[in-house]
Amino acid sequence: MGKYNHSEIESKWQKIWEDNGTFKAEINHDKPKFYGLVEFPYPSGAGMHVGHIKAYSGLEVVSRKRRLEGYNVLFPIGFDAYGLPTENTAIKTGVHPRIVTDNNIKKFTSQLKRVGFSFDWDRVVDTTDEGYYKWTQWIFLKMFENGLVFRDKTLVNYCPSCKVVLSNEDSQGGKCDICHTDIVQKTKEVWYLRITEYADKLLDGLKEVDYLPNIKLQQENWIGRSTGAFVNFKIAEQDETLRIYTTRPDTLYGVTFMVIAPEHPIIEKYKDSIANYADLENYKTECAKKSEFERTQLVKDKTGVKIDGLTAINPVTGKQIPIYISDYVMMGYGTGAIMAVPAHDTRDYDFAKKFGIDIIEVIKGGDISKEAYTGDGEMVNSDILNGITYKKEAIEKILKILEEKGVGEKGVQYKMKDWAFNRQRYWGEPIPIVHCPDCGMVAVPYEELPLRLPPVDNFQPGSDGESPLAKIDSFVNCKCPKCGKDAKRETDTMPQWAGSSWYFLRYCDPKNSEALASKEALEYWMPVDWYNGGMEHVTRHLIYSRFWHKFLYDIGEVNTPEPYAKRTAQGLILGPDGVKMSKSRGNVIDPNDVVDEYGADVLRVYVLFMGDYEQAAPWSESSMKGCKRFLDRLWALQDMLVDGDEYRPEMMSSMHKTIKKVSGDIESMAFNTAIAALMTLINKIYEIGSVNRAEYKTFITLLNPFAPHITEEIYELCKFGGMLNEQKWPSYDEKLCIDDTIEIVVQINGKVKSKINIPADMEQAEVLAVAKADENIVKACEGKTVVKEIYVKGRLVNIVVK
RNA sequence: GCCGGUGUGGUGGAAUUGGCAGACGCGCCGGACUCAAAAUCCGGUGGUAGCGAUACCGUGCGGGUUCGACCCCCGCCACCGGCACCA
Repeated sequence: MGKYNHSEIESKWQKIWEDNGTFKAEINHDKPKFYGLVEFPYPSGAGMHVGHIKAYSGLEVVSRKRRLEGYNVLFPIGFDAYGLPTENTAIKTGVHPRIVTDNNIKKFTSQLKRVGFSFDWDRVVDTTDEGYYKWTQWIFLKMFENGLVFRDKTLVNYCPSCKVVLSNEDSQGGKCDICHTDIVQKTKEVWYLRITEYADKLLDGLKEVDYLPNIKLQQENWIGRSTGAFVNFKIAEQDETLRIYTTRPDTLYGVTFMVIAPEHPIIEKYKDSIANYADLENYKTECAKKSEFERTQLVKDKTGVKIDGLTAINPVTGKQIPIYISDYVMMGYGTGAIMAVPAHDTRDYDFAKKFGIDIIEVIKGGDISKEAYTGDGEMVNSDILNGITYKKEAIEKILKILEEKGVGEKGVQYKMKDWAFNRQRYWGEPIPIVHCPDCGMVAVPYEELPLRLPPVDNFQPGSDGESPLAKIDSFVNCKCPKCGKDAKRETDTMPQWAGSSWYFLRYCDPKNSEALASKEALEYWMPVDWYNGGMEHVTRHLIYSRFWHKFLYDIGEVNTPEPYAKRTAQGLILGPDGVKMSKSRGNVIDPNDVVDEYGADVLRVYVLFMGDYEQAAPWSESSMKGCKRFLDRLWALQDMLVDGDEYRPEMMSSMHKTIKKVSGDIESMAFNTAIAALMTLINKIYEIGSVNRAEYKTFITLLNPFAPHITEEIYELCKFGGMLNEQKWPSYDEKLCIDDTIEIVVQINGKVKSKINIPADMEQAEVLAVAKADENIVKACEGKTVVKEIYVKGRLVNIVVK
């Protein structure tokens, strides 16, 4: 036996796989298909991270197992290459983002190939490739056509000195972070995708898919559906109603005031009848200066101003109540106005206390002189609702009354907001819209796609906060596709999340120039059977891509309502110091170094063995050496090999048990225990001192998905015939997993006192007899009476004595 | 504040979901091989007491249910993640 030389063996097999096209996926209706998807990387300049290796190794093992099980497997990879880090590198180094991206992709590709992942390299997609982003733009236009794209004016922070739009973080304290000039509020038009229209579909679709429970929960919370009621309050002084949203219409009799957002349009509308309009304006300006952070930190100290000139009328009591403006009510949720029930809402309570407003109890159970009571209880002070104790009943009853009176109805609200979709940056997909002075927003005709990102020398953002594209006259100036007059192109680009919202569809047919993918390919491969990725994408990419997919389903472009049948997530790899790996901390492990020193197989086995796949675990080089030792021991088995094409009796149950354990554990992503089972098996072989050919072949087949290079090499050296990746996944027989004799634990009062060996098929009465005859048990029972005897088949006997 | 997760030896983590707590790996201790070291192989390894068979203690803390609890129930604590004045 030669020495195990990992670098030689690994490059040898990687070349063979590449030359043979081993992992190329082709449509084949004779085989069941399996589409395994991992999140394609953002090709950063830093290169790959061991975290990438762990993220891909999970489904890599599943995919290789599926092939051995006879599936036709699609396991693709690509690059999500548009984005800010690349653009910033370009600005800093003066190298064009196209070149930066190409270099980074090259680097990532070589790193991925060195690990021996079984990706189909013929299907690589690059979101910045014009053959790809043509279809990203195409989908955008389809959405535009279907009314899911709109523009809206919103208030943004703007520095008049720097002439730049600032984020809240850049404008703390109401001053520009750079020049300390006072920030002004400026209205700017922004592109939106109407994702809220799909809120219910995104929510309902979760019932059909197999996602980890916490992933579903996070998405549900993010969408944040709440049911309640809209209620219209008449304004006493005007022919006007103020509409509010509430989840607690049952507390309507406890309403003592109303609050509207500082930006609520009713103020502007009646400014001539509002005596303290100037005060309200001042308050609004103050609020606009506050950062998000301040707005959420000052929760307890409520602020606000009473509107002098507008009074509301409670629709059920007819009582007149004051209206306040306060920043604890947001314009972006509900109607931007609330009915305040201080007795039963903590925020309203704080506000009422501060402003000396009446607090009326309508639900018994708390002490409203001390705090708001938000629990359930008997209704009081509520006219016809009095005496009701079930919230649901009270809500139904009041809703009926509101509907009869025509002053309110059932309603639904979502926390999720529409998707602000444009960025003032260069390195992204150009938004294919033309602004025509006569026709307004006009779509670029489909046949003109892709709308190419023009090559530029200067991709620095403009000083006025405009996209660098705005400076390129040849790009900006165009003819209106509708009327032919002079028009201007939109110069903003799409956000990073656009390209990744449909890449899994492109993998099905990556080179198609007629469609985003052919119907045939989509019908064969979709949906993705198993998608694995990071938790950080659950409420971003995972929601966005489900939204795009559901839209494409609605317009008949794809055949499944959900893109992913199953979704799992891997845990982080922490640095050796137990903290998240980061460049600044200097605890990053480079996979290249590990491959050089230990080999790809060791790296692959280790990232899956280091702990629970879904949990974060710290890197440990010495622990990785254990995996190296394991593979060395496997290699050394070649010297212990004996003939035999059936498992030997002494190995029989171990073999079958291990096949069962490894097969099941891979399916539940319990890779660590699957590897542990193989380690246990090798320990057993060392104990016996030999392994026969049948046993060895099964062993390397089970390990093949984890350590494909060394197992292929052993397979070849042992002349088993053909290649390992073409063999069948081993099967097991449940009956043979059981040993002839089994060890039973004998307990007295739940404490282990002895162990007995019995034939596996022994009857209960006999087992109990044997157990009671055991000398330790006889001794322990002396002078006591047996109260109860319990036998758990194949496990234990418990004798209860007094 | 709300939602979710985690808590087990010196250490990373197991435990077929109510049935031998600590699989497997690391580390450590001892032995073999070696002039020696490394590598490898064999054995040991939760704590306390005991030469020992063995006994007692032990899964963040305090209760409970059960013949039996890391697992289920009630009440706490700590750490991690997400959302956060969402009406």
